[in-house]
Amino acid sequence: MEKWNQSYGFLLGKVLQKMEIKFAEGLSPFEINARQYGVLLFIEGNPHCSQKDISEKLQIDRTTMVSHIDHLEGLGYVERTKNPNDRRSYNLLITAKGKDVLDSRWEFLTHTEAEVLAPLSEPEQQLLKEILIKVWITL
Amino acid sequence: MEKWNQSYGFLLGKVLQKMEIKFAEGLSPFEINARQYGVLLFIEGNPHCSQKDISEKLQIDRTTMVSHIDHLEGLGYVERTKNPNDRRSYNLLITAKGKDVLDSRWEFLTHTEAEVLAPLSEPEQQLLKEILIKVWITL
DNA sequence: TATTGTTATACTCTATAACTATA
DNA sequence: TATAGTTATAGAGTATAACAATA
Repeated sequence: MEKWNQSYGFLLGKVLQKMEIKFAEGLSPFEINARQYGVLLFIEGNPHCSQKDISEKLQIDRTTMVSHIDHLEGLGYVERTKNPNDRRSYNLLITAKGKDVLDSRWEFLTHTEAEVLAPLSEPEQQLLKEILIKVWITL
Repeated sequence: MEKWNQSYGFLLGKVLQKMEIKFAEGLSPFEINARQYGVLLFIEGNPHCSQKDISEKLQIDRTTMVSHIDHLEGLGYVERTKNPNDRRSYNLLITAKGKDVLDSRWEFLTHTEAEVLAPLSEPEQQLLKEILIKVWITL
């Protein structure tokens, strides 16, 4: 093992790169990328949220959020309605069609992650997730 | 804990994002990014390598490698000399100046990684590295 | 005045295809 | 005919600044 492949940054990047290539393959029939899938997942879990909410929680720039939501709305996966209590913002809701995409791809995505993490034992995979969550929470 | 922040892909991405922002800050005075630092590190550990060698091992496209090496050569961090045994390829070598940059930033980078991984105990950090290496090796 | 969302724009990073020079 | 490197170009993805509507 050499110095150049010992850094956490390098290792995280390569594992992620591998996952994202596979993610992209499975998501392309639905015309969304991994980030947009994440946004859809967030909206499902947080109905009536605003673009700002997603932007903050997922740490995605708000101008980038506009194009993500434009895209998801254009595909009929998400619905924008004005928030009556604050007409500057939207109430975002996932549509039935969007929910279908979410559900049909969930198994694929977890399977893809499992595939990339296959060199690890079950306890190791669980440990990795716990460790990553611990870091993410305090980010 | 909700569904949207439970995926390995999401978690890996966020941890990496945090690291890369800090990396970029520390490397910008030397006019290189994290990937170029990685290339420099590889050349130090593999003197007389070719652009193809780096391209394969670091899984970076060969056309992208051209601009990385152009950049590093322009800054005087790397030297291109023709390989006498195969004049299609180069012998790449790190310069004294390049070595200085590598050494002066090494502490910073490991410190940055430690900072992001601070929520983890020492054994957990070590475990994370072992787990990531295990996945990377079989990639 | 501050905030949500939008637009126009530019920048970074990377990939594709066609080229050259060597093998 | 294949390979290492190069160039021109185009495509993602993202960020900055200025703006409209609303608070």
